[in-house]
Amino acid sequence: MARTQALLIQIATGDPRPISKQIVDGVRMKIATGELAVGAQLPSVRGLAQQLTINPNTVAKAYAELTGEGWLEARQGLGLYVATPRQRLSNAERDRRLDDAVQSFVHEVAALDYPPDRALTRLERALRVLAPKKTA
Amino acid sequence: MARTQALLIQIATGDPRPISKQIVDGVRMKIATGELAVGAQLPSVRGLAQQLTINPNTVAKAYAELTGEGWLEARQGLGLYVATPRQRLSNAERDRRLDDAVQSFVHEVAALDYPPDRALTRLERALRVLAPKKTA
DNA sequence: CCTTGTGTACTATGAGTATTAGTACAGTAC
DNA sequence: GTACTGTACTAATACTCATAGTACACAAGG
Repeated sequence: MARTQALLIQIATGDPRPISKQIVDGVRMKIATGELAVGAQLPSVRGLAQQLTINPNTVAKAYAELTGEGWLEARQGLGLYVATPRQRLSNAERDRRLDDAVQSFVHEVAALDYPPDRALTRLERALRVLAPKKTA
Repeated sequence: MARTQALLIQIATGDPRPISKQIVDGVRMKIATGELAVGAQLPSVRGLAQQLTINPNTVAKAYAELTGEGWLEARQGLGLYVATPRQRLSNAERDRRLDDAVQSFVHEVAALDYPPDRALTRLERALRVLAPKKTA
């Protein structure tokens, strides 16, 4: 009966990412993997802030970003819900941003002098969590 | 006879990365791909700064990082040279940092709602530039 | 109507980082 | 000496991130 489905994100103080980005990434991953179903309600801004002992503004900022990207939908006075999927970006923009991510990853592999084939294998394994859409 | 081999890096003002990191990434990639051979001399701190119209301190910071990571070697009063390869990090640390990079990439693929198999293909292609060590 | 809980929108402040600017010093080569 | 190298400081500016506090509009339940 828990409206907001028990709990959600974990924030790591050692994580170099900003807190708001950790929330954005965390929620987005839970949606992408199906852990958060379409229509599910999210913890309230103030509730999640209290739970993580961070500032409500930080949560609001993360939620605003997710809403802007189309992952969440706000119902005024009620709360935030996982939105129905839709095309969010142009194909050109998606390709450009993926290319940035690819470059960034290659840079890191080069920096670590890591064997490229092993890096690819590990990445392939990690990407599998994004697949289960087709199992439904 | 150009001691510092014509030229090097390009800085993009639109790039979200700090300038110093752009230099670090750029030089490291040129070493990893073999474009900069072991023993090659790099542009001087002041020279590269003038060429890129940035502050010498920024170049020095980037060079210091590359030296600390073992990519470059400084000879006082002479200049900076590409160092002979050596093991720089512990395997545990390398694995940990690669895992961070993998996670970051997966997050971005999820954020873009990009087909994972296509993302993997593009990455595989981009990683090939790191291979040519074995062709020598 | 009133109270509570929701998202949202501001301003202000402190901490940290990136960059620029300027100066200075030690080593090398001619 | 002069002119290059790398390196090491301090100071000031600009920007981001997070916190703090306040306020407003909407929804639900008395």
